Amino acid sequence: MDVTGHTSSGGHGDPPQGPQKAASIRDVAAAAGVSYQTVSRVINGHPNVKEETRKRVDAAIQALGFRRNATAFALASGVTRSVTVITSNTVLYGYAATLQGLEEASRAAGYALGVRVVTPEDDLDRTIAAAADTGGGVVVIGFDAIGAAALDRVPAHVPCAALVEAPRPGRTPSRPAVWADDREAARAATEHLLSLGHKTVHYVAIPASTGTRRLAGPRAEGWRQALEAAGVAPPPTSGKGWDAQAGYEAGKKLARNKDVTAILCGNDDLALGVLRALHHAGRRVPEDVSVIGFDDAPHSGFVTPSLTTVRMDFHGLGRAAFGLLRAQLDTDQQEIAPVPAEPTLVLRESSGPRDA
Amino acid sequence: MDVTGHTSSGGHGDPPQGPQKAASIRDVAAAAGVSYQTVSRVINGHPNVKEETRKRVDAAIQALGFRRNATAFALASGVTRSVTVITSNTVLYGYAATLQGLEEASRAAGYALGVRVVTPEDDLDRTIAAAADTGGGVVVIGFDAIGAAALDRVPAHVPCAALVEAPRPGRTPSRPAVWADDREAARAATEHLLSLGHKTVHYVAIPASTGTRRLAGPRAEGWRQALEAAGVAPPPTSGKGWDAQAGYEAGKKLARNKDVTAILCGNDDLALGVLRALHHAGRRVPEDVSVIGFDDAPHSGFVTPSLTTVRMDFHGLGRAAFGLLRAQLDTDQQEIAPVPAEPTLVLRESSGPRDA
DNA sequence: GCGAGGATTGTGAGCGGTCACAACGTGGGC
DNA sequence: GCCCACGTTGTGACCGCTCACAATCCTCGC
Repeated sequence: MDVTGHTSSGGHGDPPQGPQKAASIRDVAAAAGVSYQTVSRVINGHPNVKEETRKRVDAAIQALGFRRNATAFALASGVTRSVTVITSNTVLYGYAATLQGLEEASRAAGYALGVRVVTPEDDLDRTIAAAADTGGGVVVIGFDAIGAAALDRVPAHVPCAALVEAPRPGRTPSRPAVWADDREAARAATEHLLSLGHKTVHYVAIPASTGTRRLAGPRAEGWRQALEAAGVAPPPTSGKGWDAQAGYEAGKKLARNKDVTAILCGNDDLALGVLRALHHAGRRVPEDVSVIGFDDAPHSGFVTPSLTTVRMDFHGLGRAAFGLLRAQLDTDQQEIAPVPAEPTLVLRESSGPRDA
Repeated sequence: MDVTGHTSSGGHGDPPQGPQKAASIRDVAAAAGVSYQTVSRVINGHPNVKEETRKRVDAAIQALGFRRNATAFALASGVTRSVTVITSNTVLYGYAATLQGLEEASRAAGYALGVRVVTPEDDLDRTIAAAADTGGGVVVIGFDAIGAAALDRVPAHVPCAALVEAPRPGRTPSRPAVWADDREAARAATEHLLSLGHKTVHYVAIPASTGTRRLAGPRAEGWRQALEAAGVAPPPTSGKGWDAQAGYEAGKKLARNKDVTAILCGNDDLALGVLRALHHAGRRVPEDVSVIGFDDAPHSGFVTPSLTTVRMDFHGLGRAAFGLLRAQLDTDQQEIAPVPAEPTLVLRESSGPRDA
């Protein structure tokens, strides 16, 4: 197959007329026979402008195709209507969906949205500074360790809101933040499995945002609590990654253990990997083993067996985070940030009673 | 399950010291006992500054925590080092992966990345204007009709590069653009199925970027060409959407037709839906029907049956598109844009010989 | 020992807007 | 008929930085 990527520089040489420098308010003012300040008043909808003058200016604006220079506006007014999202990932479903919510909310509010990915190799402070240099606000997606670390380093004077895995234990978040009750959701999912007759539930973990605390995040915590409440000693967790491959590795080991009849996974990708490993090992789902995922990725209802999972309102979380940021930027316009929907357990084929 | 979303306004009242207006070059100049112009020279690495002076200025910069105001720099210099991506979607795998490539490339080059989603409801011109107002360049993801329409409306004076489904038939692209040879890839995939003994291949389409031309994009075209080359009359196509649900609908109908033994899908999500429909209809894959997807989404190798698909280098496409834009913005720095990898057919379990 | 020329530094102007204030009319109230 | 308030418009300064140019300092060669 000889199928190569292509590029085309396209177009012809420069068209005869030059780059045509954009018109400024002074150009408009000259064309309309008024002062630049009057033009400024018109484009800002200032009330005290004579109707006839306004019309003349508007006509000149149309004629010259004037658009207010956003950079100059920002410099002179100090207002920047922009948000930069700092995140370690943009493709994983949870992140992508959150980003989408943020984008929608910011677009609706007339804010420009920037995205800046942080990697472990990057200098966190440089990255944050670059984001803050735009002059607008910053939203940090702190679902993982990198994001959480970034959040901690945002200078106090930078307007900032965060999405976190869970509020830091013990202390109130240093920044306005939104989160979903992952712990409770994990507990509910685990209880559901126990109620189906499973003696225990194994957990395949996503990397936690806090390296320290029990080496686990709220999802693991909820799982553990549900087991303990049922008088079951939590078995060791597995999983080291976010993707299906990591789930597959973990699943391979779990598949060998005949005591494993129920597996909760930190996200749907992991669950898919686990499903695959169980399949390879000849263990049927849900007859032999039940599997529950987390997040409800768009395709999770279409794989076979379809995946029982916890639906998360990442979208709403993103919108809420934007609202929190906007409240800082736009102190007067106190719009209430929408409250995200609660996580819900979506029952599908991958879970069922023990010994069905 | 009472699991609600939470927000926290966090933090305490304003700390005693005021917002601490950021230091300007004049502040630094005063602290270092030089003129503001000298500070400007230092931060821009101008050669003709005495070593001792430079040190003094650097020290003042450190002491005051000075960071050059990006807005003022942009206004005064006219240089903006920023890209805004215009796209109709950020979550679907192809888009998300492209976006990721764009982000990486722009970050590596020190450009800020903005994202702006266009919807059918939006006024295209307003959206484009908003993107162009940032002063930087624009990259349009023209994989679909909305994106393609947006591309057509980008004013000539705005630096712009595009990702397209395929170059517009007949005319050279009006803008520098990158694309993959989807047509050839679809042809190869179709030929593969025919070589496995299938009498014909059915196609479940993604929405095309051009409403007009034969109502199909390059993927459909390649499929059709392969069939025609083999002397087979292309059966009617189906599919109206991008997601698994659309694939499921299309698959339900195809499943009823016993002549259907091979199905090519416009993307992996559709393929997943088709797989699901076949499963519900009791038709085995690949024994009864072969299915091939497109894009190679991360999870496609982990579903059961794992999906034969065409791997696309969206990542490389994104990087290449950025390179094309940068060449316009940074006329001197003529770095060669990386060439994306060619699409490759990835053979997995969902395809096999007829009557296996 | 002095002038040329390069290195180093400072000054003025301007990017394209905004803000604060002054300068015009006008009309109404006395 | 006069004064003041108000509606309307214009002027100056400034946001924080860059550019172009002028001014100063040094060093070298003759």
